[in-house]
Amino acid sequence: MGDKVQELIRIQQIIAPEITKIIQLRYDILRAILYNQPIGRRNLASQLKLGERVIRGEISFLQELNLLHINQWGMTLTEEGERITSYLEEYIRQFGGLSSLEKKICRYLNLPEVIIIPGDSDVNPMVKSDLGRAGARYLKNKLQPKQILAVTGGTTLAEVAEALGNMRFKMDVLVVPARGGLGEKVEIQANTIAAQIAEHLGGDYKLLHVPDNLSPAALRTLQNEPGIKEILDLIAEADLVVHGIGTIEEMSSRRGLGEEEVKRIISKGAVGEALGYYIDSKGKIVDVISSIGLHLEDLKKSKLVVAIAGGKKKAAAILACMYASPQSTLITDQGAAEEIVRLIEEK
Amino acid sequence: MGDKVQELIRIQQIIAPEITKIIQLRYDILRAILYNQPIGRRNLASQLKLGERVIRGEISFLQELNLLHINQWGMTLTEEGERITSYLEEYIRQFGGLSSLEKKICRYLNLPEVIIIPGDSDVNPMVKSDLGRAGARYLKNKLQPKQILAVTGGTTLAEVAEALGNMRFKMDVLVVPARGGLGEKVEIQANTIAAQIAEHLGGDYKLLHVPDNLSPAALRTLQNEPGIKEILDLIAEADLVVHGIGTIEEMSSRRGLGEEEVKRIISKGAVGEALGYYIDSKGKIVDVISSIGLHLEDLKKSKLVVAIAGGKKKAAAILACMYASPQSTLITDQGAAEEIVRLIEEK
DNA sequence: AGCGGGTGGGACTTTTTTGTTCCCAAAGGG
DNA sequence: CCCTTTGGGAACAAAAAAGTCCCACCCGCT
Repeated sequence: MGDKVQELIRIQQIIAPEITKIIQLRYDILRAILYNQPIGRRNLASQLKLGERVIRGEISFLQELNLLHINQWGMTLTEEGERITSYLEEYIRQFGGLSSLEKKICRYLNLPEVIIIPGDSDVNPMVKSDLGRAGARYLKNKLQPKQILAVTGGTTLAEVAEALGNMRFKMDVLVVPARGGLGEKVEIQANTIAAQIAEHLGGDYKLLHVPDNLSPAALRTLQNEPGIKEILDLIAEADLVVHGIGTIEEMSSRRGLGEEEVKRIISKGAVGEALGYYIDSKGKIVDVISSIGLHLEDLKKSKLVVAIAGGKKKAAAILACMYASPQSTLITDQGAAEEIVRLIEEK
Repeated sequence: MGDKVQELIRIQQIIAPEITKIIQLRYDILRAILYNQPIGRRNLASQLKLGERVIRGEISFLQELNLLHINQWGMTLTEEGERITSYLEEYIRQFGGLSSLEKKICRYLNLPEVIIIPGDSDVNPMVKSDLGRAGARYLKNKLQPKQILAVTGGTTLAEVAEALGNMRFKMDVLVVPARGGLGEKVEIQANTIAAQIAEHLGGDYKLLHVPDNLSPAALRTLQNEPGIKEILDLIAEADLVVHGIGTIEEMSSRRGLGEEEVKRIISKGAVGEALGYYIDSKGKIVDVISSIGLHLEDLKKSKLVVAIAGGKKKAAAILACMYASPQSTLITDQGAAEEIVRLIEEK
């Protein structure tokens, strides 16, 4: 399908997101009938895990459209119904189909939940805002009062913070940075984003001001400072962790890493970074940024870990991080998702 | 926009007609804000003739999308909002925009209601089915128990009858043919269609079996036959009249008109036919088929007259008939509608 | 300075929609 | 002849949407 169609669907999804669900639902019903015809209402409902009444409503609608035929043995697709179904199959792939992509990635990587938004952040910067919006929506659904939310820095997380600002959504949570400041620009530092999110949510926040790349000895000293330790404990207890994912190229330019340092990390096989860990394409941790904050052991305690990142270029990094952290929810975009699937299936 | 987009929208409208309304609504709101910003919630509601709460719901949705901005003076579109609005303007023209076409034709022809469905029956025969479905839906909304429904023949009306069959819609009405049999093929004769509709609705029907092209004297005799007269009285009392519209070319081929007869009618300036009346491009009746049934005077008594016809080729005929009968509801398709507007504006 | 008209936001009730869960008669299969 | 399935229908519960207020605020006008 053409570019215009892509654009059309993008706009449509922005302006009326509910249509995705409607069309996906009707397509699922049509397909289920196609594969099981003739099939009865109750049977269909239990197969699709939908209420009997929902089915009934949709059925009578589809029947009016002359897409299916009912007799005493059950429901059958009409010729027109079959035509529409096969057309929808292609159509669904464009947007509703993202949900089949989602399932695919869930299966491949054994993740609990994957959310894909259409487009590619690398190509269209607006998609990055959409990604932020998706993240914000996710938080809106999952956050409970009095919970602790840990966030990292990065441009994507900054989008999440901004999107939360546009929502009329308040929740009394405590927001903390997942790790100490990582020497980035202020507006995309974890501290800044944590404070911003807390303000938008009407919640509280605690910051962690720690210089980057300290000596191990200095870090140990800092970790035992009462003021710092208190915050580190809060971070370790976080109920939700939302983090971005970085490629190695990004790291070298954004952070104060020397060229030889980058080369060293690359030579170890690192392709991605998340929460201060460098990870190779197999999902093995090959290096750690010398900073303090959330640890890998803490992650396992946390109820929910959410990774947000998009763009085809980040696919390898995302894949690596998801291998390393299979309990995470992943929010990404179509560009990255398709590339991830390609990478997996290529092997 | 391309062909693919057209097709996409067509399918979408079939499978999920509600999206039209949703998108149209949101577009209307965005546009109203654009032209009146800054504007308040209540003001907006009264202008768009919508409930205050509806507006509030949509507003908070659009706000989350970052399409508009709220402050103490009212609501303003953001840059992104303006971009989306201008995109939607083009998009709406493709399907929701039909409703602006509808309004335009209402205004030009002073009709109470116009319904336009996308596509062109001449190009895509499926559109004719859609037209029938639209007619059926209209009847479903308007019919009341015990009413009398008069219908004519024709392929379009046949589609209406079929579409009614696919709906699970029952209504105890009496269906009658608007005029005596007009010598067409059985399956598109008024009598056949009346019976079919009545059966689908679970109602009653009366038929009118009268040969075509009788001498005036014979007609007068027939009209006073008790059995015939009874039915004619029912027809005259009809609450709803649904009729098709024919072009002269159709008439000559479909009906048993001789070639010189057709020439005679054309020489009088006739461009369309409805309910047995030949009408010229100004809307003047130039000839009448010698048959019995509904009369022009009866039309004025009837509460609702619905004309159903589509296809670019029929535009001139539709226009003529609408000039002649400005109290009618018109159900047509995009192809005809656009041509009608062109014809009007050309003059 | 006070007033009237506008703003958004919040809270409440009513209405409508949606979902759950039955029962029913009919028909095919064993 | 029973058992299972079918669609159709209806009663009822839950949830979402809509209608309607009121409130605090801010402006410009008198």
